Amino acid sequence: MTKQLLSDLEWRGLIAQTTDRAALTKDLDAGPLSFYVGFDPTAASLHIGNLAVICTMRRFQQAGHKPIPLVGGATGLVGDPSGRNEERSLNEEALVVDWVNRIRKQLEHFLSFEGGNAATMANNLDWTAPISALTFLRDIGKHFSVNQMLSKDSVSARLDGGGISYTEFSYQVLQALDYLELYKRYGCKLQMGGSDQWGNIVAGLDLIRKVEGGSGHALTIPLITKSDGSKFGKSVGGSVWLDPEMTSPYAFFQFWIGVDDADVEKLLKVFSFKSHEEIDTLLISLRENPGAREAHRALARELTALVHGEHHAQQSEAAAKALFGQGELSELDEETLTSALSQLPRTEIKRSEAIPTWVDLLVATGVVDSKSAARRIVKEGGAYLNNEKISGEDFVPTLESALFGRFFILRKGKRDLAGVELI
RNA sequence: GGCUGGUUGCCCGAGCGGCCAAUGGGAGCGGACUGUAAAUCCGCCGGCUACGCCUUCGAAGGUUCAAAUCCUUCACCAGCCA
Repeated sequence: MTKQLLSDLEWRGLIAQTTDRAALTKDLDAGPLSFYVGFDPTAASLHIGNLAVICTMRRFQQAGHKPIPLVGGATGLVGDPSGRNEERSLNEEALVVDWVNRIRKQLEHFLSFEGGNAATMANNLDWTAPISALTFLRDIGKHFSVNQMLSKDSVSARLDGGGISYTEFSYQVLQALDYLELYKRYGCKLQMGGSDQWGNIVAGLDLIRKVEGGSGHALTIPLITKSDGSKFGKSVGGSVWLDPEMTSPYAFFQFWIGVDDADVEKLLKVFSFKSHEEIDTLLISLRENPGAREAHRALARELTALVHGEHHAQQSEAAAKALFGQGELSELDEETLTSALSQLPRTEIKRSEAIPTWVDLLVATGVVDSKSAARRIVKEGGAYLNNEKISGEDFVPTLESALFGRFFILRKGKRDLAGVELI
């Protein structure tokens, strides 16, 4: 099983660069290998952009290797210049601590912490915080050549452009120190990351060689892009987050359903844990019967289940089926409708008060951010109440039109739904 | 430190005293066609108590009946010279 790991990754298009491939293969074949992947707390949640490397970590664990997910409690305070053309603004320490905890929890969800190849959670603040500035400069800094540091893409891009602070310039040293530390603590011999992490990872390998005379490996996965070349994982409202409070399971599910046909093959290969045969079957279906959208559905179902659990995956799918089905909304039973609505952005209004206009209701659900926008939708013929097109900017739903006497379903355009509940 | 050029709406980028909520492109949104896809075509694209009003053109002041457009100071960026 282990032996096929790299060729599987290759098939999935998940290898951007590696250090000596033969040596890596040999170490992977030799038995459980400790490897690490770092995640800096730059937001309250991980997002879909992190998911590729998370899934890859999972694949390694399933192949018998030992993951060390690392949350960058220290590096998150400093800021990685990689892939950025501007200096980051520093976040409050307390905030970063909070983010570290949240992200750690998210990561735990994807890995197993039991058994022979249990994962080990790490936080680089543990070994970075105690080091004094002098120790750092003498013991670590001495191994780094500024000339080499300057030549890294992450730094040189910034020298040509927006400039770089000493703080961010030092980032690669901190990350290198992490690799060294994990090498010493756990015999960690592989670091993986996005392709923008190559320079930082290699810095770690250099440090391990200089300090310990040891060697390790680097493996980067490509940045996942869409067929039009744009960055994958941004949707209407920005990033697609893994935190259900930030991106609802339904919205998450819908994100995958809405993916371009042209991207489905790549995405299935990168994210799905199905067998090659199953994936091939889905791709054939996509090619021969694209209207059925089987591949999309499988992708959405699998990933929603992976991230939010089976329950939410089913709920989201059921909601989508109910709300997008060709049947009448009024034919849905109350329970189905209630749970479908619970997945949507929604708002409540009091029965005792006058019912607001459709426009005001839509604004209240947060689906649009101004009344002007909502009015425009009506004017342009994209406004629906309970799947019936409405017109007139001052349209007010009647109490009688409420489904089961208590729900309105607002629709904006083809697929943007929101719920209103009368209380 | 000096000189010069720049800072415009989500992004790029015109405008250089009134006709400017500000040309054009991209993104986004709605419609048509499809399949909750893409491409294409059409329309929209600051806000509001909406034939009017309010807030926007780096920041703060000023000139003027009137400024994104002129003047002053400040901040940041780019180029050139020390």
